[in-house]
Amino acid sequence: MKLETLVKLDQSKIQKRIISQIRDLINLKNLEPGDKLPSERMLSEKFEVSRSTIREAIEKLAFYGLLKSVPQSGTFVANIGTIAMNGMIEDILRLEDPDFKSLVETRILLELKTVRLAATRRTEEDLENLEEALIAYKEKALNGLDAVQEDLLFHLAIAKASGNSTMNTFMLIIIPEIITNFQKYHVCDAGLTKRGIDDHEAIFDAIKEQNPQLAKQKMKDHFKELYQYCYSN
Amino acid sequence: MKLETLVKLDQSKIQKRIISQIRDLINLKNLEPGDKLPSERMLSEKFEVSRSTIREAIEKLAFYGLLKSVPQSGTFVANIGTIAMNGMIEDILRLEDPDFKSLVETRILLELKTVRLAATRRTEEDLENLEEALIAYKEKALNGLDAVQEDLLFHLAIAKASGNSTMNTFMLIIIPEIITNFQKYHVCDAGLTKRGIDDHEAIFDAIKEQNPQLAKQKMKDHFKELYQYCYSN
DNA sequence: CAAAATAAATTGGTTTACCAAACTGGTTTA
DNA sequence: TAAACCAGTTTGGTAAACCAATTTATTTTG
Repeated sequence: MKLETLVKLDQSKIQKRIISQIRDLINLKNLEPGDKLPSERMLSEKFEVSRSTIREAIEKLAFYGLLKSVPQSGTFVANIGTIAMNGMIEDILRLEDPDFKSLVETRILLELKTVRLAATRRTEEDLENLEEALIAYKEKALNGLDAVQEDLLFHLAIAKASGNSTMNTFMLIIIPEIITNFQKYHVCDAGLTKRGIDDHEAIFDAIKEQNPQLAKQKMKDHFKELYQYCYSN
Repeated sequence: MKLETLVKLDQSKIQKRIISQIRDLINLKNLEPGDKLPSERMLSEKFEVSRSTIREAIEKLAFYGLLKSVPQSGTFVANIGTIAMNGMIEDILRLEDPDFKSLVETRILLELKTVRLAATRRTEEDLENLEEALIAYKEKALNGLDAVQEDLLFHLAIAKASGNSTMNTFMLIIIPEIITNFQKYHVCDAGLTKRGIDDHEAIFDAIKEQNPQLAKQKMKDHFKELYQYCYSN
């Protein structure tokens, strides 16, 4: 296990090295938005790694919108100037794994917003999905079963009903990490499910009634319960 | 160009098919958290695609925390139950490209939070970085030059100073997309730089004074200016 | 001489082959 | 008997080979 971590660190280090070298190359050659990078083959030769490794680094930078690969044509610098490019690559290289506190903080921020948006924008179809998720949650929780998954899906249904695809995506990214960390720290086992059901129903009702302020308040109460319980353990 | 788009759609469709099939496999075999998936070779044979395609699909699911690949060992189901797994894969398959409105909405939400956090938590080092970014922005803007990059870096410096790694990451994801869309819609050319300088200085001062409420208000004003100007064109 | 046609080279994408680590089962040994 | 060891297999990761589309250079033709 320790070795595996070391291996992954190595991989990560190599990729970071390649990203740094790509950055240096862009600076050295004064490449500007729209300019073409050397081909993957040349880069792999220059940096003495395989094309796969180069491609992975390029894909990462493409994910953050800094590069763009075009088939049979080349990889191009995005419409972002050199200065911003350097700054962002710096940030990407420094990106650390998110800490639990930052995850929770961000989740609360997102959910207090998505629940308001959901209350405002939810369609009838959204409402059906929400109710379905709520019922699934209730059935599990009432029988004393672990309902973490159903809880999670209810919150995701809210994000979907918010009509904001970006926040929906972010929630998808955050939630598994939250789950993992919850389990890692052995917090938040069953025990607050009874209260959880009431919370969820109140949130659902507020969304149904299209009352954003009430929905936000109920969500806030929900988190307060949740994290007070968790942190008190 | 049209062909390229078609090709990419095909790739996307194939990947979605593979992800669906992986989901079906997990359901069929009743794989639970920690269980091992069939090897990439077996999957590539079973689904009649190359290993690369399988790997890409697995990597996507790993990005969302649903799977975890361990070198020389296998790919494992994450600590998320079957129900949540199915729900999340459903969501991932339906994920659309973010629309501009959702990007802006999310950016505002994030920045109003990060600026408050930055005002509360900023270290002296953060303050130096912020000032550096501010000066770079002012120099460019005062000379009538395009200062989009410097503007962007100032906002990223705020995200960094917020001490919330998750929000920092999200800002990194959002900002290039915003830039691209701004340029695509040909909005927000120069013209509000004068006002922009004042806004940035006010935000910086509030962070320096560690006044979260003021910082948030100044950021709000900044966005109001910005998007009024943009949407009025 | 110019323009159209064609062949050669270059590109990112895809498939295949190879590698070292790690797991597996059986054997040996204290 | 059980712990240690060792060969063989399986694994994800990596490098290399191949492909189709594109671009560029050259040739042909009016």
